[in-house]
Amino acid sequence: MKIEFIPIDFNYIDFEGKSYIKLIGRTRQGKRICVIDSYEANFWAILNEGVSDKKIDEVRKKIEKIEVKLVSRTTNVLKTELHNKKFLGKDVKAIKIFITNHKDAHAVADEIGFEEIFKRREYDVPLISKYIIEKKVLPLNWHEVEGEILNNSLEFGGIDSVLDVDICIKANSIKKLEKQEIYEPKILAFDIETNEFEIGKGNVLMISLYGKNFKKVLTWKKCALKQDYVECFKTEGEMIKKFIEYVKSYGPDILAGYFSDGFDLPYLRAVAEKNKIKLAIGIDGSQPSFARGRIPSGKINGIVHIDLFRFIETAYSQYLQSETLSLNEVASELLNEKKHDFDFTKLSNMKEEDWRDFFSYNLQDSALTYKLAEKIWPDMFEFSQVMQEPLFDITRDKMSSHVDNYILHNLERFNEIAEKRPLDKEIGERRNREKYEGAYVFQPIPGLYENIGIFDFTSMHASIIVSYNLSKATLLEKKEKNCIESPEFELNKEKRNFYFSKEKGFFPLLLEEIVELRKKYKKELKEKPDAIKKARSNAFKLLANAYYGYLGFFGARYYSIESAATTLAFVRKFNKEIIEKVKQEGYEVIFGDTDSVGFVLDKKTKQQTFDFLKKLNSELPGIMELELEDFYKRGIWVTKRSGEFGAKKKYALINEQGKLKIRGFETVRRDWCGLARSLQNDVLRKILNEGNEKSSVKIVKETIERIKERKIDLKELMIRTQLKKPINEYLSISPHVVAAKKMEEQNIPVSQGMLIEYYISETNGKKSLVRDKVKLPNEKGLYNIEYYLDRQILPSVENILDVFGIKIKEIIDGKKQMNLGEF
DNA sequence: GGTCCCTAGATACC
DNA sequence: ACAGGTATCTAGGGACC
Repeated sequence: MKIEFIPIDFNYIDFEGKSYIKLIGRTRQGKRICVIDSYEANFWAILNEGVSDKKIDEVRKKIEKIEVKLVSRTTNVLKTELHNKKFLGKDVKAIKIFITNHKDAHAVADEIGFEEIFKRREYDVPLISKYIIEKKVLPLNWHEVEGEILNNSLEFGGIDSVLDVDICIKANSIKKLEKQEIYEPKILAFDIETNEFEIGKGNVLMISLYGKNFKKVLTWKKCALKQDYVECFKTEGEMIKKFIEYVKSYGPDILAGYFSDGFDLPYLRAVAEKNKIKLAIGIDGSQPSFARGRIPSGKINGIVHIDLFRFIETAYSQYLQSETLSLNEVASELLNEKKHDFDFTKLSNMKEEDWRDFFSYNLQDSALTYKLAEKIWPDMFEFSQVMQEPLFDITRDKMSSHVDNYILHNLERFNEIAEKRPLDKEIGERRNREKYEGAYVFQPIPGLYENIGIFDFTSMHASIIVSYNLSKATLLEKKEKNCIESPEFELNKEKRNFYFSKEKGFFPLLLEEIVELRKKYKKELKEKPDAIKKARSNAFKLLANAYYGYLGFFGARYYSIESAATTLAFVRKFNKEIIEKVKQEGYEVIFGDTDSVGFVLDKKTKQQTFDFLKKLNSELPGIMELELEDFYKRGIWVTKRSGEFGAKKKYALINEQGKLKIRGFETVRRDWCGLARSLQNDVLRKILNEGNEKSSVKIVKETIERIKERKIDLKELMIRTQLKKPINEYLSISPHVVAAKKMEEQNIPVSQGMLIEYYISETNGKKSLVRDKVKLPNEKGLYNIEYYLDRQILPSVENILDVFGIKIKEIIDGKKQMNLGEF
C-alpha cells in the first residue's frame, strides 16, 4: 500500500515498552490519515581522546548490558555503534546507543558515567525532533508512505479503531516528495464568553465556532430572537456536548483561538469537568492536556490547537503598529476589521436584544480569529518549514527555541553531535552573571538640523559573528598564531581579549547561510511579491536578528558569553570608527546609536556621500556592509529633561517624501495621554515641515487654553500603563497600581499584563500624591488641569520649543495665574 | 509641606 | 524564564528641615 500524505500533527505512542511516532495528516483527497512509524531511540556517548580500541569494545559491551528498571517498564540497550563524529567542531569517537524507549534516555545515560566517556549527549533532544532529524519526515511537506493498512488490528493496542481517522497505516518507509507547495489547512476558530474571568469559577455562556461555510453560536441562555447561527440548549452541559460534536464533525486540522491557551480552552475543560462531561475533542477521544509552562499549552490529540496570540507575540508583533496585542487591535491592523461592540456592564441585567448583540459579538470574535489564522498562515507555514518543527511547537516557541531548533535540524551536515541544554544549576549561574558592555550611543547636540544623511550597518551583529567566526566552538582557550583577536574589553571586571579560530565553525556558517537565504528571498520577493515569499524572507530575518541575543541567553544550547561580549566589542569599535571617518571626511556627525551614524551633508552632494559610502564599504572586513538608511530634509534633537545635554534615543526626522520618523519621544510612548502625544506629534510635524516653531507655538497655546477651559474630552486624557506584576508584589504604589486596586474593588477583572487605564482628577482637600487623584474611566470627575498642564503637556513640548528659545513653562504659568485670577 | 536624592517601574532604541 | 545591553523619564519613598 502506497499513499501520498502530508503530516500535520506529530505525536508518539508507547506500545509494549517501545515508542512509536504517530503522524496525523491528510491525503491528497483530503482524508484524515494516521501513520504509525517506528523510531530507533538513541543518544550518544562521546569518548575521551585516546581511548584504545580495546577499551572502547569493553565499554560498548558494558553499555549493551545495561538495563534500567522503571515503575511502568524496563528499558534496555538494544545495540551500540561506533562513529567518527564531531562535537563542538572537534573530531571525536562516539558510541551511538540505541535503547527501547526515548523517554528513558536520561535514565540510561545516568548509568554510563564510565571514565572513558567524555560526554553524554542528545538524550535531552525531544523525541519528535530526533525523529524529524533522523528520518527526515518533515512537517507540512508531502510524503509518500509505503506500509500496511491497519484495520481492526490488534497492533498498537487497536489504535486504528480508537482513532477518528479515515485511514491508518503502519509505515515501512516514508519518502519526502520532490514537488512541494503551500498547504491550505482546514481551520476552525472558536471563542467563548463567560460570566467570570477566573478559570473554574463561572459558566460558559456561549461558544462560537467559525470555519469555511460554517458559523455557529451555541448557548443555553435566552435566544428567542431569530439568529440562524444560534443554537439553544437547555443546559451548559448540553451546549458543551454539541461543541464536542461540531469539532468532531467539522474535522479541522487546526483549532484556532485567540489567547485560548490562557483562557478559552482551560476554561472549557474546567466547566466540562464541573458538568461531568469529558471534553473529548481529541481524535482518540481524549481531552486537551496542558503542558506546564508560564502559560500552559493546550494540546489536542490529532488536532493542532493554535493560540494565535502566542505566535503573533513572538513572530509578528515587531512589525505591528498596535500598542497592544488585543484581538481587536491586531485584527483591525491586519484585517481592517474590528470586534463588535458589546457593553459588558449589561451582563447582570440582560434583555433579549442584549443577548442578540452578545451572540453576534461572540461570533465576530471567532470570525476575526478565523480570518487572522488565514492571514498569518503563510508565516506559520514558513516557520514550520524553516525550523522543521511541527506547527504546535513553532506557534508557541520563543525566538531562542527557534534558533536552537534551526541549529539542531542542521547539525547533521556538519556531522555534529548536539550540545545539551543547560541544567537548572547552570541556568542559575548564567542568569546571575555580570552584564557585559553593550553598544555605543553618541551624545547628540540639541538643535534643528537640515539636510541629514544616515548610514547603518546591515544586520550588524550577525555580520560580525559571521565575519569573525564567533561561537562557543570556535573560541580558543589561548592565543594561537593566525587566529582572530577581539578588541580589548572588560568582562567580569577584568580587561581582556578573546581569541577565535579561523577555521569556520558550524555556528557562524549556519548564520552566514541564514543571512544569504534572507537576501535571496528578499530579492525574489521584490521581483515577484507574494505572501509566502514575504513570510519566508521574514522568518530568516527574524532568525538572523535573534542569533546574537541567543549567544547571551541563559537557556541556549550554544551559549557563549565570550562570543556575545566580543560581538558587542566589535559593534562598538566599528561604530566609533565609522563616526570618526565620517567626521574626518568633513561631515558634522549629529547622531549615532549602535549600528548607525547620522550627519549633516551641508555643502556635500548626495553623489559625494554615495562615493564616500562606497569607500567606507571597501574598508570593511568579511560580510560587513554599511548602507544608506535615508536622506532627511530636517531633524530635531532635544536636551534631556534633567540636565543640559542632548538626549540619546530621542529624535524626529522628516525625509524628502515628507515621511516622519519619530523615535523615543512621548509621541511613541503608550504610557502618555493621547492629548500630549498628538500635540507633540503635531508640533514635531510642523517644525520639521516648516523649519521654524511659529505655528507650533500657536497650537500649543491653543491646547493650553482648551485644557484650562475644560474643553478636552476625557478620552484624550486617559493614561494607559501596563500592570507588569501581581498587584501585591509592587514595592512602590504608583498611579497605575492604585487604578488596578480600584478595578479589583469594583469587580472589574484585573490581571498581570493588562493595560490599566485611568485619568488624574481634581480632588477635594489637599492631596499631594498623583495616585490619590486617580480615577477609572467609568468614574465621573473633572480632570486635573494642573496635572495635565504641568505633567503631560509641558513635558511633551518643553524641550522641543526650548531648541528655539521658547520657554513654554512661562506661558503655562502665565495662563494658570490668569485662570486663578478668574475665580 | 517642601526639597533633595535615590529607587522602582514602564517603555523606548537598536 | 523563554534573545541582549543602553537610555529616558515619572512617581514614590525616605531623610531632612
